[in-house]
Amino acid sequence: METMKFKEILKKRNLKATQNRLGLLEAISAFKTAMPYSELQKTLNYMDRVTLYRTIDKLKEQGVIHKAFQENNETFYAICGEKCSSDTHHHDHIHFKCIKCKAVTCENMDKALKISLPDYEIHKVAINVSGVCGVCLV
Amino acid sequence: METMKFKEILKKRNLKATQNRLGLLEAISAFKTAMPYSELQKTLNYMDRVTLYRTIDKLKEQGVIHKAFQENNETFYAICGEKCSSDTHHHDHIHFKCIKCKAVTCENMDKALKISLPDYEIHKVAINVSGVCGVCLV
DNA sequence: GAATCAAATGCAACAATGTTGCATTTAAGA
DNA sequence: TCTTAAATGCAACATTGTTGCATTTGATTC
Repeated sequence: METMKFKEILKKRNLKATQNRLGLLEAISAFKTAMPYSELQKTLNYMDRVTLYRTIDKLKEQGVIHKAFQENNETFYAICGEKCSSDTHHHDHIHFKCIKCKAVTCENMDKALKISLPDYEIHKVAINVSGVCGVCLV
Repeated sequence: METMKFKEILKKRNLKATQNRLGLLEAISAFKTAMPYSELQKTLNYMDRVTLYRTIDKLKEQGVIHKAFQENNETFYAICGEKCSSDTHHHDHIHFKCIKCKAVTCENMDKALKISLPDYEIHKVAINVSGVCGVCLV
């Protein structure tokens, strides 16, 4: 329970600390890795479908959470500054999705890894890797 | 017009060379870069919505086209072996999307670029870069 | 070229997902 | 406790994707 921390974050962004918003933040937090929308819906089934959409939009808009990842038609959300230390979202990092446990984790991009495309002005880089994670490999 | 080429490809996969399928392949081909679903729908508005879905599914299933890229809730399709030489789709390459002209192009991954994540068994790598392409930079 | 037949198509109906307007409720400050 | 704007829930709608079924069409055989 990091309720207090979340209340502070919301206050800092001039957002009311409602049950729904705290619930959403705690759900993502408890999920450990980036949380797919469908999971959010399951976990937060006490709140209206519309409210969930609007809550996500608002928190995203205010930089409290962000779209971490997208696969097929499923969007994964994460709390800003927790999994992906930055709230500008222009960070370059690698998302790893385990095909066994489905967990999505963020790994820092190796310093050695530099993308160079001549003739292109690069703004954003998204690297999504899938495979089997350390835990599931055993 | 590469109708003949497409007819052959379809025959090789035991798929009937129907107007709809040829139309779809020619549309993607004419689009030059990976074509978003919404564009396909606009271009092929003479065919039923359902048929478009089923045509895409079928051609994808048979390895004639493939999902090249996904952004927000838009899927981009490309013809196999044209933009992305392979029909196994396990190739590692970089998708570059220009924020100005919206074109999506595939670049070969630099040999120097090797992703190494200790403790992970890597199956697939998807690298999506956005920025401004050479044409739009001028 | 006509006959045949499975595959492909179009339509209708449905399901799932996302959006908008508005009346009611609630959190935060006075 | 009171006040007020923000947040919520509900209903209605819009969009997107799916399924069943009758009809059409392309490839093959004669």
